[in-house]
Amino acid sequence: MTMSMYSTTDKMKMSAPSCFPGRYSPSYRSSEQMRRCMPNPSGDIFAGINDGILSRAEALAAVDIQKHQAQHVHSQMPSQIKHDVMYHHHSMSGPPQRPLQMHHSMDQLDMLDPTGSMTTLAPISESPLTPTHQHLHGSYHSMNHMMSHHHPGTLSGHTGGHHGHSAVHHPVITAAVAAAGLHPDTDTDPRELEAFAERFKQRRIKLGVTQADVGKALANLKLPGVGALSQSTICRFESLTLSHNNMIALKPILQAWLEEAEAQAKNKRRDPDAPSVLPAGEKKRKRTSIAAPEKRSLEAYFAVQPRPSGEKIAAIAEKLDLKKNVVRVWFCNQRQKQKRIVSSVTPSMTGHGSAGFGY
DNA sequence: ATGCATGAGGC
DNA sequence: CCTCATGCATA
Repeated sequence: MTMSMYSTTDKMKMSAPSCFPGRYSPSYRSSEQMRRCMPNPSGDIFAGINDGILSRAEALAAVDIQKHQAQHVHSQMPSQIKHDVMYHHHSMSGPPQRPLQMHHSMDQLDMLDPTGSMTTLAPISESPLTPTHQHLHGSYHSMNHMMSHHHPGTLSGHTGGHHGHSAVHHPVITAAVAAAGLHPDTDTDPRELEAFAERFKQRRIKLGVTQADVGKALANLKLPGVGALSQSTICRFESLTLSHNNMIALKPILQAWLEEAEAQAKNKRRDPDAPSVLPAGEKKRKRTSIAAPEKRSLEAYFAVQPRPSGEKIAAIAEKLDLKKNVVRVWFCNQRQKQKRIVSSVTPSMTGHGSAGFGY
């Protein structure tokens, strides 16, 4: 319990093991700064009461912050203190832009191709390795809301400026958008994404291909800027545990693969598989494990202030006896989690059906 | 399936 | 130091 031995955390990662410096599409992010720059009328009330709240939060965490906690201690519960941007469970919406705009110079050298053959979209189960991983970084930009103040440097006018808040597919808005000449683009429709993810998984399974296989096969598609993806990503795509933008960016790629794979399957073309060359010998990364009690505390802190300052993070880290970096990353991941397409709003719709997404 | 981590890109 | 897309390691 409570052992967080980590190893690579320090910084001994010098030669990016899993990414190619070359191909990277610009990430058009839009403005996270808006959140931070939010003119909090209350300034930084946390600065003052933070300690008290945090302590209390932690105290509560020790007891049971999972539920009825708000009334327990009669204190100022986070429930209503969320002056800060607080997460827009559904306030953000589909930025009506296109997902992939990564046109690089395909410096394709060869990108492996273990099987030696061409598009290996056929079921090639196994082959636990990491041949060539690269990223494709589609286009992402957080679509915030409000503030006419958009970022300067990041170009890509997709941010649309205002409008963006949920509802690209809202009946009325959809009509308005259409009239405006813009199209809701079926690809950005949450329902469509959900439906596709479901279809994708089903057909993938029918083809007898694993998530890992799909990821690796993507590299064989040789689409510009598209390389292999991990099992994790494929899994997350299928389960919708990705951000809306990420889903949109990945959809066309996976769709392309699916079509190719089915086409090949149709031809019954089964070619003598090939030996999977295991590069082998890579260094292992050790994963820190945050114990339950510490995790509970972190959650309590997070409920009060999802974006603690560096100093606060340091304080929390010390209090919980965790590395500062571990705590920082935990918060980052936690924030990212809330933005996942599925895990927000209602857990009942995470499955499929009709949808009512809420992001 | 998911927790913790890395790194590019950006202020 | 953040956000985001992604991945390794692991439960």
